[in-house]
Amino acid sequence: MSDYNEEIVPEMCKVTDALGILVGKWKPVILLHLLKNGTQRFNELKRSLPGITQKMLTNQLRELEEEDIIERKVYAQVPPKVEYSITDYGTSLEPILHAMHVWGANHTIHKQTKRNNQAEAK
Amino acid sequence: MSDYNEEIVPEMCKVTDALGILVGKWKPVILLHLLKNGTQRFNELKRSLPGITQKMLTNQLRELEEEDIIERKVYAQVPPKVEYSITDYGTSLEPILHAMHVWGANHTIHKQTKRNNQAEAK
DNA sequence: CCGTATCCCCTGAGATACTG
DNA sequence: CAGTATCTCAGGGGATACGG
Repeated sequence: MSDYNEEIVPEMCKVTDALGILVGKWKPVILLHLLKNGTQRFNELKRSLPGITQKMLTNQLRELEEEDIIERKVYAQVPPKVEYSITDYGTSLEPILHAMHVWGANHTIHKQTKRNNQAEAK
Repeated sequence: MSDYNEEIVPEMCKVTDALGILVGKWKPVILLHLLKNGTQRFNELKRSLPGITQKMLTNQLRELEEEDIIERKVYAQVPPKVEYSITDYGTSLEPILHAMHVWGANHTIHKQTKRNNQAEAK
């Protein structure tokens, strides 16, 4: 691995920074959904994410917007219409999300076989 | 992006799973340090991570061990000697950590220039 | 040297109700 | 439709002290 010089403390660690942006119960799921389906309205998202509350959805969207990962577009009309989409900048996260998806899927299998081995060991 | 089928809820999302393993205040920093410097003793780690408490260090190490990311080797001797190292399996995380490091470093710059632009806008 | 055991605090997140 | 406003609770993480 190249040079991770003196990032020996969380406050200096760029990995921790990147992580911070993805962390949040619904953030990965929201990002994957927007990447896959493109622009979505607020209620469209809400319906696609069973179990999320309005508060949480607003909250997670705001935090992602704050980091310029997603864009919020408000149409001045009644009834209100608000659209959310991934920014160009936000798409730079896609390779990372993809890698984590693959790794996570594999890890699920890893843990499963581990449990099986432990079970047959007795 | 390929197929992220019905992972429309956090409990099914593999990205969330992968994230869960990296999340923890000192985990990224510990992993980077072990990847860079190889096997380390407990106190060696503690000294390298200014500000971490014994409790936290033990805690984070245990959680990583639980996922087979790191290995804990206890030598039966007094005074005690315990060594920690990344497992082969654990090194599969390195590309992800590297990608996050690069992305995070760039994001720091992104936010900085953003602030500068906002400042000169007035 | 390498840890546990406590106590305490703060924030992320759920439930619920209200509004332009 | 697309949000705020409260209230509440669990658990991640700090400080500190003790133990094999």
